[in-house]
Amino acid sequence: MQFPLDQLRARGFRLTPQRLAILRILGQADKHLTPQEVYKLAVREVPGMTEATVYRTLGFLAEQGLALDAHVGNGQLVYETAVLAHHHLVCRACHATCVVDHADLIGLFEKLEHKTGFQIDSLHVTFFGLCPDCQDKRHTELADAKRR
Amino acid sequence: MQFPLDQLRARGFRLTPQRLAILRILGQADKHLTPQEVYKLAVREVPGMTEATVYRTLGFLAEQGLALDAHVGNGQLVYETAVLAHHHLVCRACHATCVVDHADLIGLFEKLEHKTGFQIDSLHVTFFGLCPDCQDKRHTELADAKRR
DNA sequence: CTGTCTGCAAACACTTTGCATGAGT
DNA sequence: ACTCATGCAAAGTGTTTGCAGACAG
Repeated sequence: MQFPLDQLRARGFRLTPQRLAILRILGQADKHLTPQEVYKLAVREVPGMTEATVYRTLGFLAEQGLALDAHVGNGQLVYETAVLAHHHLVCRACHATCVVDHADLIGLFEKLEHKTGFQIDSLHVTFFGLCPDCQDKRHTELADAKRR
Repeated sequence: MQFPLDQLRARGFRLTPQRLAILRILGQADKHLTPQEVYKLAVREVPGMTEATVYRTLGFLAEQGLALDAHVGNGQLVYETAVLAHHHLVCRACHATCVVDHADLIGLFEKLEHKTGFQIDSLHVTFFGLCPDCQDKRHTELADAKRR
């Protein structure tokens, strides 16, 4: 298999400094980045680059399969090149987060892939719930309310 | 256990027509609704209601545990009252979606709850991947590119 | 050269905020 | 009455678009 970059060129797309910079940034990042984070890093490498270009490029790369996007708790899209997969469990009340090992999901993914034929590549799934602290808090609040 | 509405009153919150309308709308909906969808339905019941109120009310209800929010593919928040849980598998390329039964996730949820102490209430998790069609399409595209 | 890509600036959709009025308890 | 909640309007955030010029192939 040849470099993905050559695939791009072969399909008639262009390898511009902006695209290369963003691709490099995503590759060097050890975590997923928001479009704004990418922008801040990218202008340093390619002065004059604009947010619009970052958005267009991220969308383009995702479309071409050279980057993956994921949703995290706050509703923003984040991007990454295929790196270490891990997932999050975030508290609805206090937004405490907790990392979930990818290994815990592999079984599920395999089951779903088998059932649906999809090829799942969710590297960052986010689950919601109540953390232990907030479970307690909610209980005592209800007790208070009843007492009044 | 008394009606959740009484809990609200007991805590000093008010049962306004707006809140009741939104609560009823969420209860009658058979799917999760975006804030704008809620708004469109709600103005019909309470003329003069504004988007701001919808956002405030949805946030308030979620905070009080009377509504749940979830993220779906497009990055928008959607709301629902605790109803039937089901999950989605959406294709990154063509956005085809596929329903995943809640039963498939229960095992995972229990494992995570046990590990972390969180009480998970994600009623709509969204996974991403490539649907069978787009897997094929991507392969043939790559072949085309190589041929040129 | 040709057609793709970028920068610029404006528009865009969605959501949040401040403040005075209005309404539930 | 005492607050909490709403409407209004304005601003805020993150993202997308149109167009002319720039540049990779």
